[in-house]
Order: sequence, then structure tokens, then C-alpha cells
Amino acid sequence: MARKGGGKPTINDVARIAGVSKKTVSRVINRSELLNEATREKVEAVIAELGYVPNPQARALALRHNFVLGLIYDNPNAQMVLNFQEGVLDAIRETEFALLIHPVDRHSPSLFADIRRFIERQRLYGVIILPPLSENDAFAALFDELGCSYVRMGSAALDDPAHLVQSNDRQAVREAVAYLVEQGHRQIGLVQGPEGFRSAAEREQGWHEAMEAAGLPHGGDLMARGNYTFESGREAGAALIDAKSPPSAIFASNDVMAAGVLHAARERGLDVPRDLSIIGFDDTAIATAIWPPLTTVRWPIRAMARSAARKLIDPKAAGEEQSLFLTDFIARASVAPR
Amino acid sequence: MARKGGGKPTINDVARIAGVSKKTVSRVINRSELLNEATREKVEAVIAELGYVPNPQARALALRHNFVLGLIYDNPNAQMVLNFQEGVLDAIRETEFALLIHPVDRHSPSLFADIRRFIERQRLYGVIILPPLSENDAFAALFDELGCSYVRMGSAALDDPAHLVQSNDRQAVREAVAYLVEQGHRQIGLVQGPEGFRSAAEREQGWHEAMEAAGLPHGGDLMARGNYTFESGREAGAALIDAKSPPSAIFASNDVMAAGVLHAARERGLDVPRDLSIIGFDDTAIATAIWPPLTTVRWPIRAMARSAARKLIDPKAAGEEQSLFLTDFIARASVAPR
DNA sequence: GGAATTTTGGTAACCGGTGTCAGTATTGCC
DNA sequence: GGCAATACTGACACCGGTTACCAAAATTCC
Repeated sequence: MARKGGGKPTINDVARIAGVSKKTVSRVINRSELLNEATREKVEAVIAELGYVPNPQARALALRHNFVLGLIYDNPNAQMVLNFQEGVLDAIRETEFALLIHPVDRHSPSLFADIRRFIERQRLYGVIILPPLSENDAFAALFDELGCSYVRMGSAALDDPAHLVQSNDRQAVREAVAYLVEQGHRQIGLVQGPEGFRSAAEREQGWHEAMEAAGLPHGGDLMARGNYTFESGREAGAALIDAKSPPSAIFASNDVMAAGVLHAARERGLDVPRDLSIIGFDDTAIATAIWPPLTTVRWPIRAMARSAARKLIDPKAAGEEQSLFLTDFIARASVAPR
Repeated sequence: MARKGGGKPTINDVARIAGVSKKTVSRVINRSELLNEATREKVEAVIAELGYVPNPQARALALRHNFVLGLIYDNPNAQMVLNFQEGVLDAIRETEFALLIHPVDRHSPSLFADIRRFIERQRLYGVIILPPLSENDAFAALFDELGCSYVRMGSAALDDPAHLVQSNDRQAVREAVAYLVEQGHRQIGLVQGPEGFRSAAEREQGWHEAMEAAGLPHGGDLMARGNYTFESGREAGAALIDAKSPPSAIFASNDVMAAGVLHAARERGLDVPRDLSIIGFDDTAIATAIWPPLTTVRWPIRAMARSAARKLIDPKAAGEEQSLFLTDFIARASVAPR
């Protein structure tokens, strides 16, 4: 071997062996346009022979940014967070990028300072923000100021394709509720998500629109608020079931709350779906782990996360890519005709 | 402000203002022993005043390692992975460390090369390996070779406190099965975990030992193998229930499979716990999201992950720390006396 | 009191890349 | 053939820290 020492090859080794300057090697690595084809091939051959890999720390120092993506979230649902992670990891596999995760507490007074420190310290290449954090427009300004590219995951059809990847939850819920109407249900309850969540507002709006379209009542006694947790779903479900004219079907704004509603029904001796039909949202693992298997709406989280990561890594290539993803309605056994 | 330019303060700014050399500032940052107390205080005052934070990329380059921990896993259970992540993040919050996640496919032929590349490229400070990957002793050699400190999470009481954080699953299962015996059960089935998992082997062994101690049969027709997924639990549960002398209680090696067993019981019209008692393992979210709520064993995953991270960050301080964690038996409604 | 020893601080080199800018081939054009 | 324009390439400083080495000062020892 033409190198002294036993360490890994550096750019100097490549330059020396290829008989060029290290700057030229750097040009090859960074795909500079101004480069003679013959030189490029010669250098690439040496790189391949030596198995040279540029040192990411040195590049980070010189370029002032790391080849690392950050995932920022404050999410009550483990399965969803993990799906997002998997999607991002799908996209960066086979690239030089890595993924740093950074859960935060969205109620913390130091939230902004915390996120700012995270991005500054790590010199992130880009960040992805998950809902409900992503709904806060103030973050956009922060990221712009820090010169850090970003993508916000959302659940409404807004207009900023460069920085948003979203699904159309409202329409998805309209279709789910229309399905209940088709099955003969007239009293259809809603378990809302927490206030301040756009996804919750969109799903609620979908329910209102579907009920309105079917000429059915959609007043306050058919609604109960939860906060996307199992326990809150159980309480909201109990409130709806115990009302003086209880619904024959309930749409819960996520699967975990739907499981809570199921729980509440069981505690009252109701059979699902005979006495009460239930539809959830998300199609997380719990949907098929409960009995009966839950009719729900699948959100292509993993594909959305992949798309978000690609937008960050190579904005030009991903420019044309869709940024509005469609949901699938998944009919299982938790709904019966009435 | 006493600095030129609008960027962040560098070590040179601190040195100039404090009237010392950057070498001295570096000594302060790295807590060198050989340092005059007055000098240290003066420098620390300037650091505080300027809000100086050392540039991690520059340090990484010079020190040849990043202040970053890696989490390597190939785990079927989302909730558990997220718990591990949370635990590690608990430990690094308020420190300069960050967490890089790196899921792998343990059946991939390039597994070792992949992990090696990950550690070399990122110059990790240390890595934490989750089961079942952590059960492969070959990794220890790899990490030693790379000079990367590591901690393996495990589920058996082995002897290597510096590199292991573990729980005593066998004893936990003994106690869980003894509880079933106390409740009058004599035919107690086992849904095993997948082959090649130490956690599965330990839990199975615990079942054998408890049955043996109670003088009960623990032969092959009381055992069915699953692979830690819901569907496999359902199939294993079906096999046990359909046997010619079915068990009155089943211990499943994790919660997800226990949910599968519950599913199988429902499909056959059995009432849980009246006709069949079920115990799971892990106490993940699903345990309380199904009906009836699952009696299970809680594994202090988050605390274990915290401990693992602390062992990496500050081995001396964490040296004395416990590395064997105890489980809690959680009695809920899925077991009835017989 | 002077030499030996221990602290402490400064200088320069280095970690492994990238940016600037000047210098050298090559090409185009008259 | 001469000159300018253009295409490549390389020397050198720099990113922001750390370490090696050395000199100066303070302390201890005989």
C-alpha cells in the first residue's frame, strides 16, 4: 500500500497517488462542473481503489453544516413516531445522511431556545417537524433565520409544497362518515382530537361536512373531546354512550381513542359492532390488535416521511414530487349495518 | 460587544477577552487538572458572559470522536423501541450529547459492514444495542476493534456490568406463572418467543422452572412458538386452545402475542378471563388498550436505557450503578381464579 | 543560595476537508 | 501567428478546536 500509517485513507493520500492536488479531489467528491473528464476518472479510480470516504466531521467543519437530518416532534403516539422515523430512514439509507431525533415538550417555555440550540449545535442540514408542532407557523421563521431547510408534516391541504408534506384528512373523514351513513347509521358521534391540533380540526370539519351533506344532525351532544390518548377516548366514549339519545356509531379521531371508545362500550355491556359501530383513524398497530379489528383510515405516514426527507436531501429532484398524500379507507369488523 | 463580526463567539474571542491563550481556554473546557484556580474562574466568567459554546464539529475533528451516541436495533415492537429511545434521551438531555438512531436488518448479509460503516463514519462516542441484536457476542469484538464503547441491553443475568444492562426475565416469569398456580390453574400454556432470542429462551426457562416447582406438567403440547408479533400470537393461541386438553391459562412471552391469544380466544367464543386466563410480558401500551386489560410483567425499559446511556457518557460515575433491573408484576383483569 | 522539579502559558502544527484566487493549458478568432 | 477568452488546476489560507513541545515562572530540595 502506498500510504504510510495504518489509518483510513485521507484526501491527501488520494491526491498524492492520483498525482493531483487535494482541491481537485475535493472537486471530484463534490461533483464540480469545472473538471476535465479524464482527471475525474483517474481520481475516481484511486478513490475506489483506496476505498476512500471523506471524513464527515472535517466536511462539517469546513461547510458549516453536517450531513445530518433532524426529526423534531412531540407526539403522543409511539407507533406514529416510529413510522415517521422509518420513513425518513428509508430515504437516507444508501446516502451519506444520518438521522438525529429530538423529541421536545411543546408546552415548555424554552421550546424555541431548545430547538434553536439543537439546530445550531448540530449544524443540521435540514429538519422535519411532525404534527402537532408542525402546525405552529412561528417555526418557519426560526428555521429561515437559522438557514436550516425544513419540511413540515401536516394534515390539511395548504399551499407551500417546498416545505410541506401533507394528507387530506378532511376528505378522508368525509368518506369514512359517508360509509357509516350508507350502512344505515343516523346518529353518528364524534370523538374530537385535542384543541390546537390542526389534524383534529380537519377531522372534525370532515365529520361536520359529511353529516351536513347527509342531512343529519351534527350538534354538540354528538361530540366529545379527547386528547388522542386511550384514556381520553374511553371517557369521551362513555360520555357519548351515556347521553340520553346515544349514537349508533362513533367516529374517533384516532385509533387509540377508538380503542378507548371500545373499552367504554364493553364496560357498559354493549357489543361492538352489534350495538355500536366504531371507526378510527391512522391504522396503527392497535387497529388490528383489538377485538373486533378496527375499521379505520390509513395515513401513508411512511411514504410521507420518505418524501419529506427527499425534499430536504435533494430539493431539485424532489421538486416535482407529490406533497399531498391520499388516505385509504380500511373496512374491518368494527362497523355493522343498522 | 467586544467581538468583531456578528457570528457566534469562538475560542479565540474567549481567549482574547480573558487575556489568556486558547490553549488555556481549552484546558478549562476539558477540565484539565493542571490549572490555576483563579485562571479557571476568570475564563469561566468570560465563557458565561459571551455564552460561548465550543463548536462540536471542530472538536469532533480534533478529538476524532463526536459527542453523539448511537442506538442500534432491529426490533419488532414499536412501543419498546420508543421507550428505549426515550430513556436514552432522558439521560442525554442537559448534556452536550445527541442521539443518532440506526435500525438494521439482522438477517442482512451486510449487517456487520453496515454497523461498522455507521460507527466509523459518525465517529460515535458510544453505542447502545437493543435485543435481540445485543445477544450476538460477535458485536463486542467489533466495537472493541473500532474503539467504540458500547452497552448491550439484555434479559438475563450475565456477568459484564460495564457493557451490559439487563433484567432478570426468568425470575419474573417464574413469579407470573406461580401467580397462575396460586389462582388454581393446573394446565398452563406457554406461547414462546422466537428461536434465537435470549429473552425468549429466558422466559421459556422461567415457565419450565415454575411448572416444575409446582409439580405440574410442562410438556410440548402446552407450548407453541410465536415470533413476538400479533399474528403469530394468534396462531399459537389457536393451536393451544384447539389442543385436545386445552390449558385454562396461557402465559405469552410478550404483550403483543398475548393480544393475539386473546384474539384467538374470542374467535372461538371463549370469554377471557372466565374461560381462559392470559398473562403477557412487557406492559406496553397495548396491555391497557385491549379488553380485558392485560395482566403482565413490567420491564423498566426506560430506566434501563437511561442507565445504559449514563454508563457510556460517564463510565466512572455510573460504575457503581445497578446493571440488573427488576421487573414488576402487574395484575389486571385478564386472569381469573379457577 | 543555586539547582532540580513542578506548574503554567504560548507557539506552531495538525485534524481533513473547502473557498479564494491566481496561474497554466487549451481553444477561438482575426 | 498573436491575442484574448475560456477551461482546468493548484497553492494557500481557513473552518474551530486539540495536542506536542518548549519556555518561563513558581516551588521544593539540598
